[in-house]
Amino acid sequence: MAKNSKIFQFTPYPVEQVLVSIGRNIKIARLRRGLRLQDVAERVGVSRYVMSDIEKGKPSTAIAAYIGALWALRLTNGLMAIADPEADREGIAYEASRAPTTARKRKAVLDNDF
Amino acid sequence: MAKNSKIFQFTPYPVEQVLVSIGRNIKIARLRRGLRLQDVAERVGVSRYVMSDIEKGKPSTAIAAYIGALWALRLTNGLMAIADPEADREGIAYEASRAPTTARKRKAVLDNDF
DNA sequence: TTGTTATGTTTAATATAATAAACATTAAAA
DNA sequence: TTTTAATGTTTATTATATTAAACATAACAA
Repeated sequence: MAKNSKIFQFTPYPVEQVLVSIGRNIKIARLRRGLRLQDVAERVGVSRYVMSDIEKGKPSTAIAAYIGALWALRLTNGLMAIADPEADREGIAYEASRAPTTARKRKAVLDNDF
Repeated sequence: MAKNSKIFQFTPYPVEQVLVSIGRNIKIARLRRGLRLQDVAERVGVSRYVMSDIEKGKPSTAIAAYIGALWALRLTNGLMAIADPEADREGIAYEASRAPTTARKRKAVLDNDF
């Protein structure tokens, strides 16, 4: 993090839910394997404090620490499928014309109802 | 990030692969929807620079920014299943005795062959 | 092509993520 | 219960993530 980023001050609830879920699951996986925070931390390459943050779902922690924890616990199954373009029905639908490498401002294809 | 964390200086290749994959997919999804970096950035609550970092798979960027981007693009499907304890075959197997809330040092259930 | 806009790059400022040490608390094991 | 180790907490330090402005470059649209 750094500076006043809206995402940290007002983390969208769905985002928070995902983070807490991942953290909780990582903790379960660690304990099942009989590993200490320190043990996983060393394998990931962070301090035990960061591992603790991860298990709490801290939003401002670097993504590499999260993915590293999953990797250290051999829980990377499915990660390569995140946001898979082939499964992005909505994106494919909107692709109507073409997919340029730069986005020209159009009539906004997404709604603002979050 | 902050300070010299091993994970940032020597990001494990599998971790890097996952990050690059997620970033690439997010970019594809954004362009398909005809959105600018700025557009998604505003919805997520970060600057356009962070959105650019995400699409490059930058390891030290906060996880909330990544998940926020997926959320802004409606690509959160499957995120709640990450590290799902019920699908953790290895963890279930090692659970032999019980799952304590603190880990006592045992004979290390995981190998060190990374 | 030409005009326009998205994205890249550089520089500077600043809030804070990550580390470490020391001690407190908590929970597992004997 | 008692002992011992894992985890929590506090404080301080420091590297850097993020922001912002200004300008450069690149790519789309007409």
